[in-house]
Amino acid sequence: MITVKRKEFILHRQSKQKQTILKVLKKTKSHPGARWIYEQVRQEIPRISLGTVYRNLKLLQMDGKILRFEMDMLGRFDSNTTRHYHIFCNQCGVIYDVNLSLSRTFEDKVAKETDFRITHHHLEFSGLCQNCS
Amino acid sequence: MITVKRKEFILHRQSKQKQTILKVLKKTKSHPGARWIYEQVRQEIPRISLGTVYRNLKLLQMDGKILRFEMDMLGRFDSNTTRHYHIFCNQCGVIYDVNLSLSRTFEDKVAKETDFRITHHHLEFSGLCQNCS
DNA sequence: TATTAAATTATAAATATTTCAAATATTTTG
DNA sequence: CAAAATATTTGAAATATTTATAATTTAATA
Repeated sequence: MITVKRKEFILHRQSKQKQTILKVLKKTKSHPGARWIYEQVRQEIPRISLGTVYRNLKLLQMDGKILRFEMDMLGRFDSNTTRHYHIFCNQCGVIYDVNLSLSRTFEDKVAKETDFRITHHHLEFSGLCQNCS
Repeated sequence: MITVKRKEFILHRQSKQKQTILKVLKKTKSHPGARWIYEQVRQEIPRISLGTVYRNLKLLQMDGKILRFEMDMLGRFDSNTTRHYHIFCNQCGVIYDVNLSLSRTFEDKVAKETDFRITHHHLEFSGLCQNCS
């Protein structure tokens, strides 16, 4: 009898790099991109590479520790993983959180229309902020 | 007296490249990325450059002739500019349209909460399609 | 604690997308 | 229709992001 050992799941390990990236992201509300995060982390870990930042951001996202979204043609990250959305000012580029969430009814309607088992959704608004309008 | 002629707006011209890009996009419902569009257009205009495809996709988007969104880490385009959303299957990667739209009331609530003059919003769902679940 | 398997790292190469500059094409105007 | 103004093209360089690989580090366990 042959027994095959299977990897059931991938273990995500801790690393100084990953921890620092998450720490940096938790200190800001500016929804920064990878480059900005890289510059910050580099002050603590000067030899870190940009690729490591990208990879860890993806891992953190897979673990549900951060959110990723794209706005103004730039991938952005958010350590706030509570249910919320984003709004972008087309003039000055500021991004704010929107603390409202889609009704369960709406997601159910979409599930029914599409025959999907829905696990996530993202919602983004854009327009002009008060200062710019 | 000095008279200064100002450019009031930027005129977006017609070009064979732009027209062909739009034509190609109108023939598909697959929400393709720039590369795929480039390959298709190249069959008609072999010397077109990828940069031209990207620039024209942006111009078409600015003119409201197409929509752009990102899914599965790839910028995607859609010639269907009627109000609709998208849903993505995490297993097989298929993307479908969602023909429902957010209530006006919800957008008003967001406008009130954020003090924005809202002009656009994007909504994306993800999960498992019927085949994959 | 030492061994070992597997995940993470840095570096570099590959892919995706934007930007720049000189040549070309389109539109407007005289 | 010719000249002037300006948008678009191609090609190349710059930036953003992902992927591949060999060396290193972490976590499990003997």
